[in-house]
This record gives sequence, structure tokens and C-alpha cells, in this order.
Amino acid sequence: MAHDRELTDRELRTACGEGRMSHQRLRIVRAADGMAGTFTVEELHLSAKRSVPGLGIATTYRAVTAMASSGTLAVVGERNGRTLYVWCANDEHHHHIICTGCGRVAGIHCPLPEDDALVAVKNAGFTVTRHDLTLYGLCDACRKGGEV
Amino acid sequence: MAHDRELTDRELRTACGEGRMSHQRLRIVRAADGMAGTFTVEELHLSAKRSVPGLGIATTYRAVTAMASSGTLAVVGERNGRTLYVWCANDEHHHHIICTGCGRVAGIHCPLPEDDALVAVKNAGFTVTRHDLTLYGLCDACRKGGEV
DNA sequence: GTAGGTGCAAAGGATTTGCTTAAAC
DNA sequence: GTTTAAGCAAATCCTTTGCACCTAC
Repeated sequence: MAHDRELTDRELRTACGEGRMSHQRLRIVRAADGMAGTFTVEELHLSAKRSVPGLGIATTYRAVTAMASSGTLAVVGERNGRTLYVWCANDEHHHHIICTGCGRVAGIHCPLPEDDALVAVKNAGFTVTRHDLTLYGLCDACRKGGEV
Repeated sequence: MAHDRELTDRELRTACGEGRMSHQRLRIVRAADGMAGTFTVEELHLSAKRSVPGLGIATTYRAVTAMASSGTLAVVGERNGRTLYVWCANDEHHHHIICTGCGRVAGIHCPLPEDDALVAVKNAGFTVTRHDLTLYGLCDACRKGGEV
């Protein structure tokens, strides 16, 4: 899981955004924190269901929407038509490197602000408001073992 | 359109990949080249239909798949659940800045290779094989006119 | 007490696929 | 002549939504 400790009330509150901290949503948030690497809504749902047996898939979708809005989850591409998410409860702006072998994820420092490319863009008449950067590759284990 | 000239046979060939250069596909490729900024498959289809009245939507989807595989089109996000594409028949590696006001697109030099961030990632045990970077912002016209 | 959340089931909608005919090579 | 693509329509399948009931606040 992303943390070796339990999530604090404050983190749970942030994850739920303005919404209510229902029993189900808290379980879903904890399940998301517990996911290893990237995951789909369906995978998260299966995991959360272990804590909340009757959990509906729509509830998981709604929780994911809330977590994505609050910045607790980030979208990092898609796999077979399903959107891939990562636990991302990091205060500061950063990006991710995804292992295409096992889905493992590491956060990386954003290389853009200092870069000349941005200046060039501004000179071309654009004002940059946002950017998406995701790196893909192989982690140490997968490189040695061969991509699965 | 992306070019002020007609597409060469070589460019058309590249766009179609290994596939056949059918009448329909060539028209779709030219229509894609003629799109202003980002576009959805549906929008491309409407445009291509002006050259090929009976064109089926499935044919456009298949052409888009071929162009995306050959690198002639790039995916640059989505709008209301529809994937957004850009004409991208550029030999060298680059990225895009998208105007969120009007969809206008400009190519930008890739800032990553020289960056320390990549080194840091490698030190963390990852081998980077690929990366996606897209910038979003406002072009000169939209900034002055106010975002639509 | 009430707005917002949940579960279920049905709807939505982009994209894909099966099949027959036609055209590229 | 073969093989691949087109066109049409049906199927897929992720995601959203309507609704009646429940619960966090």
C-alpha cells in the first residue's frame, strides 16, 4: 500500500472532498490506498467489496469520481478500455512512472517549470495552465525477470 | 490544415501503415490533415463524408486506428467521453500544447531527455521506455477574447 | 429533519465486430 | 485470383443515471 500507516482523518476527509464520509466511501478510500500500483475501478471495487460485501459498483464509481476531483487519485492511462488510476494523495505537484510489466508506480519530480520548452511555448503565444506527464517503463524486478 | 500543400504519396502511404490505400482511407487521411486542431472520430467522419458521401463510421474508426498506429495521429486527451486526436505526421519526437479554448494545437520540443528527472527515475530502478506529455492552456486569441 | 449517499437495474453511448460485397494489389 | 477493406447493423461493455430507501451531519 501507499502508506505503511493508517490513513488519518484528515486524509480521509480530503479524499472524500466536500462529500459525506459514509461507511462505504471510507472503505473504498482505504482500499484505494491499499492497491498496489495502478488499478481499474473494477479492481478497486473487488478489493473494497472485501470490507463491504454488498457494495454496488455505482458507489465505487461515485467514490472514484470524488477522489479524482480531490486529487487523491490520478488517471494514468488506460488498459483495455478501462481507465487506470493511482493513489496520489501527495500535496505537491508531481508525476508518475508506471511499470508496464507489473503496474508498479513511483512518483517523480516535475521537470517542467525550469525548462526552456515552456518559455518557447509562451513565446508562441500560448499560456500554459496545466500539463499531463506520465512515464512508462520497466521497474528493476520486471527488467530482470522479463516483462510479463 | 496542418500543411499548406497536398500530402505526398509517401505521406499517404505512411499514414495507411501496412494497409491498403483504399479510396475511402485516402480521403479520411486527407480530411484528418485538414482538421483544425483537435478532433474526435465523429468530427473527422463528418468531414471525410463530404468527400465520400456513403462513408461508414466503422471505416473511419478503422482508419483512425491505422493512422494512430503509424504515428500519423496522436491521442491528446478526451472531450465528453470521446477520444481527441491531432494530426501528427512529424518524423521527430515531440509533444503538443492544446488550447482549451479553441482546440488549436502547436508542437513543442520534448524537454525530457536532458532532464535530471529521468536520471532520478533510472536511479530509482526504472528504465523509461516511453512517455506522454501534453500541455494545456490558452492561445493568444483565446486569452484575449476570453475562454469560450 | 434533510441533503446527500447507496444499491439495483436500466439506460447511455463510444467503439468494436460479424458478415456479405466490393475493390486493391 | 486473393486478400483486405467497406458498409451495415448488431453487439460490447464501461460508465452514468433514475429511483426508492437510508444515513451522515
